[in-house]
Amino acid sequence: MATVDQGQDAEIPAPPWRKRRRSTPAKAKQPLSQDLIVDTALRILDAEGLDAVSMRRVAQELDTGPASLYAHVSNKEELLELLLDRVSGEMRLPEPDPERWREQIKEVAHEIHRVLSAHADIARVPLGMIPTGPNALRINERVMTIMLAGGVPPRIAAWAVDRFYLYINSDAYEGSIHVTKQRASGLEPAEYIARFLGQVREYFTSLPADRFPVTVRHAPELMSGDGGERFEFGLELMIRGLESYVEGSKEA
Amino acid sequence: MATVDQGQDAEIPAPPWRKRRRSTPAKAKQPLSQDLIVDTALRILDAEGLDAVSMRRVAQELDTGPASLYAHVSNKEELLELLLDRVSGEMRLPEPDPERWREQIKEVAHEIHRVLSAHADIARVPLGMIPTGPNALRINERVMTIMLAGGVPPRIAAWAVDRFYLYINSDAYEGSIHVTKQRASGLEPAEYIARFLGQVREYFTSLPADRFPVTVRHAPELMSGDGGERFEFGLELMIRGLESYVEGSKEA
DNA sequence: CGTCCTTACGAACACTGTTCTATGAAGGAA
DNA sequence: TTCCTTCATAGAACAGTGTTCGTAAGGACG
Repeated sequence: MATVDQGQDAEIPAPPWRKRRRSTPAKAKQPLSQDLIVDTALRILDAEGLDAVSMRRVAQELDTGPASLYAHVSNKEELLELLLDRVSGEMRLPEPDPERWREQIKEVAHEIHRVLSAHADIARVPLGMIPTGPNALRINERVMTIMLAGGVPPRIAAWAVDRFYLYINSDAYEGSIHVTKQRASGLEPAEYIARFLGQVREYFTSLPADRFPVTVRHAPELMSGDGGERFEFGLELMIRGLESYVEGSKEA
Repeated sequence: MATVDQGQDAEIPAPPWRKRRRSTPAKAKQPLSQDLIVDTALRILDAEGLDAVSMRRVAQELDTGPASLYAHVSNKEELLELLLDRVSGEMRLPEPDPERWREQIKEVAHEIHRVLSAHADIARVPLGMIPTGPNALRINERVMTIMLAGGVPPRIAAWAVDRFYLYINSDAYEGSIHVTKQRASGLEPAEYIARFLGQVREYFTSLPADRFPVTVRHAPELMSGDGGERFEFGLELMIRGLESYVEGSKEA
């Protein structure tokens, strides 16, 4: 069972385009419910990564065949949506404080990034769809509130929320790829990135300087900074841009 | 054969970590070369999307078995890298003009976005790896040059290039998903997005207003703007942020 | 008791990337 | 010319994938 805070997701109607299951599990004793399936999928995800989460693997873990799952989950896609929303329940959000809207947006961004990164390559899921689960809604509401409290005009805020998600998700995804490759390589994390950076550096400096003068000269800068620093930088970039839209700002 | 401008990719050493083929095709008369395979893959991509590009499908198109491809391409991943680089050859880049660095960055961003979007869901490929092909290098060099000409400090520029790519690629990917789903639905593009937006709007306004006051009230803003406008907005956000790092700017 | 409805699930379908193995043809050396 | 090596070509197979079909079982209801 999930032991984490799931937010309060009672009474939120499900998106109308999420196809209804063939029926409701009703009062099944304990065997094979939607929650149980999602729990199992989450366990596999954490232990072996998203690619290991297959219908067959989940079924096997529950001592049954893959066909059995389709009574509780209409799709693999739906299973992944549910899985993402379960994970999203771990994201803790600050109470809006108008004075600190910039910091709070960063806090939320880091929190989303942290939780996604904590669950293998789950970040691949939100990139492939628009999350509509209760927890996505909860986060959306909160971030939007923070921005409005900071004086960001409504339409700007609405679009900005969208752009921030895209950025956070894609960065988390990119990060998860490296983790996956590092795992597959069998090397230590430090050894892996050292070797990786070494190869890229060698490649950059080996380029013909007359055709790629800037790349060759600035190879050190191109390779500087780890994932965290770059994520932070992009965030800062977007927030500075957003500030310029606040009413009464320098630009308008 | 590819009829498009491939940039000049002669003499650029291949990345050392790209495993060498079992041997060089040398002077094979005409049957089954790496170029031919990539050409075929590109044709399938454009006609049916990235999911249709399988080793079997490419082989079948060439009247052979999948095993034959592995003499010219060590991997499916490598095939996709080659495919991406072939497509990237279509991207036309402006000559750097220090006065217009902001506009030029936008131009490049739109160009990358345009070309990626023109080839089905190829945008999924660069998200899953760091492009290292000759064309990626060519673009990197140019964008970096434009930024430096605009007075962006080298390390900031280096990181910014990275962040801009991530943004462009992920937005193009998100867009391609909608195109894929629209294709699969069989509906007209206009009809598809109308129906989609209608469902989301209905969902948002059906939410309990006491728990989601901001989402409910600003539903119109949350849904305003098409993909292009939102892409443009995110770009503007990042560029405004980047401006603030230019030496002699308001902030520093 | 019989009927109905829903969950459970083995088997099968049509795929996927990749490897092993055998075959055949071409090129160089003696 | 003959031999031998080298390498592109593929057929077959392996171990997977998501999903559907048809059937069996079990509880609820009339």
